[in-house]
Amino acid sequence: MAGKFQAVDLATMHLLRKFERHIELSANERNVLAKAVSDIKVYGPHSDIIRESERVSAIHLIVDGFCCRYKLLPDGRRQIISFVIPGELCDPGVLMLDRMDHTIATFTPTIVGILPRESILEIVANFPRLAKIIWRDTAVDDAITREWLVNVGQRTALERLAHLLCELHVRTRPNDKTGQNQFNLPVTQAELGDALGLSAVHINRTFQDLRAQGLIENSGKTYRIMDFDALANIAMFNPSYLQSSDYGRE
Amino acid sequence: MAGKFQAVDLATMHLLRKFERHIELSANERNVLAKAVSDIKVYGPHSDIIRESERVSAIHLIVDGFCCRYKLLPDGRRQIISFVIPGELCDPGVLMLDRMDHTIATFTPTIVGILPRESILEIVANFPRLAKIIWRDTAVDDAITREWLVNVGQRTALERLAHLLCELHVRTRPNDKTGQNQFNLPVTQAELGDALGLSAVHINRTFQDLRAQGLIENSGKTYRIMDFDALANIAMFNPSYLQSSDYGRE
DNA sequence: CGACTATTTGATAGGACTCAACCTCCGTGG
DNA sequence: CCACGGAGGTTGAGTCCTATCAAATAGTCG
Repeated sequence: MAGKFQAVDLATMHLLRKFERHIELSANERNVLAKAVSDIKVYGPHSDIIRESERVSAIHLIVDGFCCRYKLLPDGRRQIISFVIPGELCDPGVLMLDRMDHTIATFTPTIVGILPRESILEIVANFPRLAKIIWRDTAVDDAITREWLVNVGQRTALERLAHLLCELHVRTRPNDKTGQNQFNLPVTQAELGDALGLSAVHINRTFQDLRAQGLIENSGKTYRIMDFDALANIAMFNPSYLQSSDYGRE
Repeated sequence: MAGKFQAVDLATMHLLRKFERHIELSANERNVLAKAVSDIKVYGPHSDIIRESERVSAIHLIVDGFCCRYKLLPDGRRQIISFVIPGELCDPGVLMLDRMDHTIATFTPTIVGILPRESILEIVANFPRLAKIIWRDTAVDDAITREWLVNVGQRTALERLAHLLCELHVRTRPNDKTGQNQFNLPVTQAELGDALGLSAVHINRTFQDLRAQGLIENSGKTYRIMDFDALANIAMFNPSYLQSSDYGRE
């Protein structure tokens, strides 16, 4: 199972990197973090990682793949709460709750690192500096949720889609090796509709609008931002909620 | 300033009670919490307590009054993120952020307890049990935000308003001395529109619909739920996200 | 290539918005 | 104590944005 060990290491690397963006880790801290990833799991496309109402026994770190969090209504309507990209913890916010209030699911085949809840709680209890960073992580997550609420509650379809693209651009840019302002969004238009509170058909027409204005281009699921400033202007996009080191000080 | 000292005590009492809902406090813990409320402030109606982009220098505990958190778009559109009722911390989630990503404001004249950020951070660093409860508090807050996102993104106007009323009913019920399933919502219809992503006019018509169905009654800002089950049914209201001891185990 | 899924297009319908007026309630001040 | 003014609630009419339905086209994978 050499492959598995490698993936655990990869998860650990992501994890350490996440913390090292904020502080210099002590040997002790590195040690305890390195032991936090108990396992990895591999999921197929469009599968649930953990479901609403399930007990929270572990936190998940996305090593590779594209995921989301969503809630369902009894009649099948679905609201996607956030997209989760590699290197991110997908559910730090439920660490302190006993049961999931939403579901985490994959879009693409996904590798996740499993961080048992007890391990994390132990770290939180004994390593205040690490606790603070995890907590901060959840705070950023929640700021994003708030911005999504504004998005869905106040913005028009065009503004909403523009805003989402701006957000994804900023969040994925650190990984963008091409320097072409492009990123992968392996999600159908219907799924984007679930994220933005719009129908699939309307997502389609809104994309056409954005393309016609020369703001974006896409081939398949790869989207390229042609004019970020104009897009951000339409979206009234203010990146400060992302607390991204690209924009804010730090 | 006897009045002020009393209010500080009142704030402290709310604070202690909040923690005692979860654990038995040690003398030491009680002590440190009792010192956390450094001051109280009184705000008039419709005034901002702390604004978006301001430094987070303190956390606010609502002692008396009715408040909300909101975000503005540059063109004036507003999305209310949550309502805050007495006994609640209004911004635990930003504790770990340097700057506010939203504004906290009053509807009614309001008394708030000021908890300096450094005091809280010190408590968080040195009293893991207390840290956990604060953290859990933020987690519940965020679960509510997620449900609001579902509300605005997926539900119709009627469902949205019904859902909000269900939520407020459950959250205020512990304070409802009348046993009449009623609560105060000192907010205009336009403001409800800002919370639900609807126009004031449409809120008005939706209220008429709910009243015509015999689901609610109101005189002024006092709303009374006449048929909670039917209301919850329309709203597809599942209270588990509130983690309320009235519903969940605990 | 064939079956399925996703995107696109067209036509129609409907929920919610806007605008504008009117009514009601209340606090203020003459 | 009543007149006034302003804010909030209510109503009506017309419009627009977005949803729905249905069908055609394009893409993808075995």
